Amino acid sequence: MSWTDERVELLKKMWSDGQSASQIAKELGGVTRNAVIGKVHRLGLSNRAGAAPAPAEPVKPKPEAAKAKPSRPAAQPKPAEPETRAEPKPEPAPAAEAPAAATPAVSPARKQIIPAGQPLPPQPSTNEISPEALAKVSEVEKKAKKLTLMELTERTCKWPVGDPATSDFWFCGLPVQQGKPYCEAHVGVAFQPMSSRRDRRR
DNA sequence: CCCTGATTCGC
DNA sequence: GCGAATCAGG
Repeated sequence: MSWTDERVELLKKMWSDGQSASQIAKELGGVTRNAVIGKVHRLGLSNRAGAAPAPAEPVKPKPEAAKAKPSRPAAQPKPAEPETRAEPKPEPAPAAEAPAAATPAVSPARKQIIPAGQPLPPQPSTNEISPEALAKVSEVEKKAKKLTLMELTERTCKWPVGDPATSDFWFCGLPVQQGKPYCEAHVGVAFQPMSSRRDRRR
């Protein structure tokens, strides 16, 4: 497969959409994520945030020099690189203005069956789910892949959204967080400390 | 282990 | 220009 205009465009679109290189590669087909990453770099659209203010490269010295297997000839010293990479990027506003019609809040119910090894780290004693976490959820749900039950895999977020009784029901489907059944955002609201809504008095 | 992007360098 | 191999990290 070669990088046709169409493929490059899809790449650009997906990349700026925040899709991972591997996802893009899968979508395109015929290429690996390495190919995608390589292309991304060649196209010069590495940083998606647009804001790449001179990282002031730490530059790791790494003094090792003799150890049986040099293997790597070491990188080029790179003479003089005036990092004057001023790139006037338009930066398309996030445009996160979606009404997000009150999420039906289908409680994940399942408390997850913990393998019995994780003692649950010290919880920050939060009564409610942090507003931040909730905000992140509603935000992420707009990017959800909206998978059907059968499309779920070991690595797709299984957080349900909507009412199962209606056609407006789907599963998040975003990449799960290692081990967990949900993506990062949903893990945030799925695993509550333990107090939560106790004194609901209503 | 799963995954991410970054980099190098022979092709 | 391309991308596998590798590196570095979560």
